[in-house]
Amino acid sequence: MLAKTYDPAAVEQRLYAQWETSGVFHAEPDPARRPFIISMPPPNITGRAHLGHGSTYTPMDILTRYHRMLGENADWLPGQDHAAIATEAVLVRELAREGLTRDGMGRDAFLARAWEWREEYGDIIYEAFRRLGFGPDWARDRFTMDPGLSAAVNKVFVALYNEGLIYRGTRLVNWDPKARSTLSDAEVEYEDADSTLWHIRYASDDRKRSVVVATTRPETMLGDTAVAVHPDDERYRDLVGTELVLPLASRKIPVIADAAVEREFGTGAVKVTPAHDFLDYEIGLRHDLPMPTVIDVEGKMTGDIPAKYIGMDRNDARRAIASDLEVAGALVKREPYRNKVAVSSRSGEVIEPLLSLQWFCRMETLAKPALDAYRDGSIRFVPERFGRTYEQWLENIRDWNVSRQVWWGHQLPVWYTPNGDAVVAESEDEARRIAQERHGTTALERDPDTLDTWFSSGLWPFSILGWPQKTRELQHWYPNQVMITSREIIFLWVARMVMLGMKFAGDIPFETVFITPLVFDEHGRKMSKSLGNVVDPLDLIEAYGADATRFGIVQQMRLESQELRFDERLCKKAREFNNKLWNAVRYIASLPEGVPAALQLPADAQLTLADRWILSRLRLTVEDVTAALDGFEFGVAADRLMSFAWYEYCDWYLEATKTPRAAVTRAPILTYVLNAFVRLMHPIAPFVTEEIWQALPHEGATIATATWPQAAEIPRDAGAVETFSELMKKIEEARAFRAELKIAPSQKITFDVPSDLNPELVDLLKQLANAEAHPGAARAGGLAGVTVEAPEALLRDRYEREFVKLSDEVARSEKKLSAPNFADKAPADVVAREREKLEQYRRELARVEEALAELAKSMR
RNA sequence: GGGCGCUUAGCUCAGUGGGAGAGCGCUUCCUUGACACGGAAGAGGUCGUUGGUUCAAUCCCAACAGUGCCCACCA
Repeated sequence: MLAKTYDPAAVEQRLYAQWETSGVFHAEPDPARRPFIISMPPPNITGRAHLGHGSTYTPMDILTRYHRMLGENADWLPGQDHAAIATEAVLVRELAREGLTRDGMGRDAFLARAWEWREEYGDIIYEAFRRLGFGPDWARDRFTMDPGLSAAVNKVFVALYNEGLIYRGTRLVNWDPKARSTLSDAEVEYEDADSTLWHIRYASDDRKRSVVVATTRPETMLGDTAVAVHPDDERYRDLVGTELVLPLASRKIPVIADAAVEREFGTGAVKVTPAHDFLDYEIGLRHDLPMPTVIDVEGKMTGDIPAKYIGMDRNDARRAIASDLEVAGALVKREPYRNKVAVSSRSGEVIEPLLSLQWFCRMETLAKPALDAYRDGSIRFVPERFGRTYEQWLENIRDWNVSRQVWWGHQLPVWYTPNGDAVVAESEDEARRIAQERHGTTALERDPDTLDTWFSSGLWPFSILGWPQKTRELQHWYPNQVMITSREIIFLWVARMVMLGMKFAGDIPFETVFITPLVFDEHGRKMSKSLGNVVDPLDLIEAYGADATRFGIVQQMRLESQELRFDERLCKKAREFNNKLWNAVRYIASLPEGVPAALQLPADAQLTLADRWILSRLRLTVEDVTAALDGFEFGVAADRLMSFAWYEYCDWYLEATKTPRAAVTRAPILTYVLNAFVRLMHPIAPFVTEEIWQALPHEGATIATATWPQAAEIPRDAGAVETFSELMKKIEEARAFRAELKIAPSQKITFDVPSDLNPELVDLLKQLANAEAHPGAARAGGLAGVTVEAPEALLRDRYEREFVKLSDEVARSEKKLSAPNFADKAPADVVAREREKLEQYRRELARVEEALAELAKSMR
């Protein structure tokens, strides 16, 4: 006896365990079969599942399952990212609670602790993935700091260095004073901030001339080495080349001319602090200015500045210096100002531009092939417009700062001799050999820095396949067919995978990049902890089951939309949908003839009108869902699935089988259609479809390896579809009569039907509209002559309203047809269709008139 | 400052150059041989505004107004 309500909690864990132990998620490279490979974007080991994973990872699971059912050699390759700065930040916080510090512990102890942490908490997100029903090839799980992947990192670093593409140099970098590390440009975010624009007067020695500069960061003024104006600015032309005294520091700085200065901004004069501002840095380089550092790695004031400021936090220094300037009479005014502040995407700390000796990767030569691959169509983006984003970024690419001052990560394969000569090698032994050979020493000290976490993830699609070894996996599964990710990491990750993949694995890493929408809450706000609007997928699973959670999320995905406002009501509806499907099985089981033993369509001659209709509709659904999945239209697929199963299969077909005449074919057809349907739905809702599939006759052990339904194998009958549609309209009309005329459901109404009406149609009218047929009132063929009998006064009202409506339609149509130029300029088929419609309205109008006339006669 | 989206029923969203759709919510009716996580019938939109193209615009184009995202060195 099947339970009345489908209970996801009762089946999901059991089915997942079955899949995992039977190995359906696992594949081996097979040159004879068409591969379908997706590399999972590695979630951070600090990660917790959130709805973003729902929208990005569910499509990967759907596509992998779909292509597996298509018979392809499908595999989804999982793995995790060590997430250097993010993980280290979590650890440092945890250690702080124990009164420990990173530096106090020392590198080895800290790293040991980090590995412990990874062992203990690193897989939490995988547990959520299992609950969601995701089926990656767990046996192939990888971690960016696995020995193999780390070896790949070293190999790439050394190769790039030997080619001169990696170099060490002092540059102005994005510094995170909290994480005490550099960040790449892509890891910097800009936040709106309410700041103050301070206007400060810099005067000449004799105080005869002065310039007012505007700044949001007065604390950096101690590092000023010039005042810059635009070369064409008449106001300041005669000042260029003179010197001004830097307030509070009593140091002289030149006035210079540089085209980078905006004349319209502020006073048109800008203080130049080359060591703490990117624009100023470039001006400084052009004019060969000194670049004194006045803020240190902790964000504290430092350097050759008045002693009172040394050691002061940069934020405190801002207030102190502003007030000192005021006392000195140099502060002209302060005004509220709204600007954007650079913030670390890792720690949230305000970025401090800092001059620093770091390692960089030259990007231009790497970017060229990556651009070509996009331009010649080797790599395509879905939706297309994201390709232009990718293109523009690569066209304006800048060198990549790859070194980080955190410990958790891949330590640079760089050693220094006592003289400070750098030795870059894949191993310490190799480094010693080179050092001996080139510098006559083996006393080496390793660079303490680690690599940007995106350096290792940039190698992901080939490092997880065993590169640099020429493994079978690498040969058959590279490039991948699809990469699915969100648009915020097109630069950080996608572009780098393409550049590094083309350089080192010899080919593009994937053919198609599918960009999923960002998830917002139901009011369009970004989900964030501080807003308290974060939705935990596990809570949704708890409430609705994994299938409904997936279905609800995916149903809202539309290709061209870049935003997904999550609406929990869809998950609820999806749960009810699953229950509805479940009850379809119960219906079949409840039939006297029971569930058929095999999947077998009845002979064609036996098929009823309703059978032909539902099979034709199934065929169309197979075509639509297949096309939708091929086109990444997951929302469209979900909509089609739900409307077919609920409205066509359950509400119409299933109800139509409740006549004695249908008894011959109903069980086989119901079963056949439902079996095909759950296969169509399985990629999106794996659990409930498996449960239903197993409850019906089937071949094989699991629906996960069942074949995808083929439209061509399903019978189609256009005539039956047309007749049945007409019947549906008649039935709806009859029901509307009933509701409108307040006829009790138990009370039968009467249809006048042509005496030659197909008896099956008579049955269906009876069953679906609770109506008696009254044959003999022979009118024109088909269903057109079916009319409903009801109390006359009410009928007359109804017909009169119908008359008005139809008259309007006729008038509208006539007007359109007689509009100037319509008949001449509109396409012939459009005109013909309009004429047909008009004829139809006229016929219906005539019928209503006739009915009204008869009513009048009988009421007289 | 550039670039890219979005604006359709109370809510969340589909959709199409030729008579406005779904789900939820709401109203009324119904426990009819699976399902009340159900069935039936309804009410509810001048498709953001203004122009333009067209025989015809919710759909194409332009401007404007909201709104969101990405990029960028406006101190």
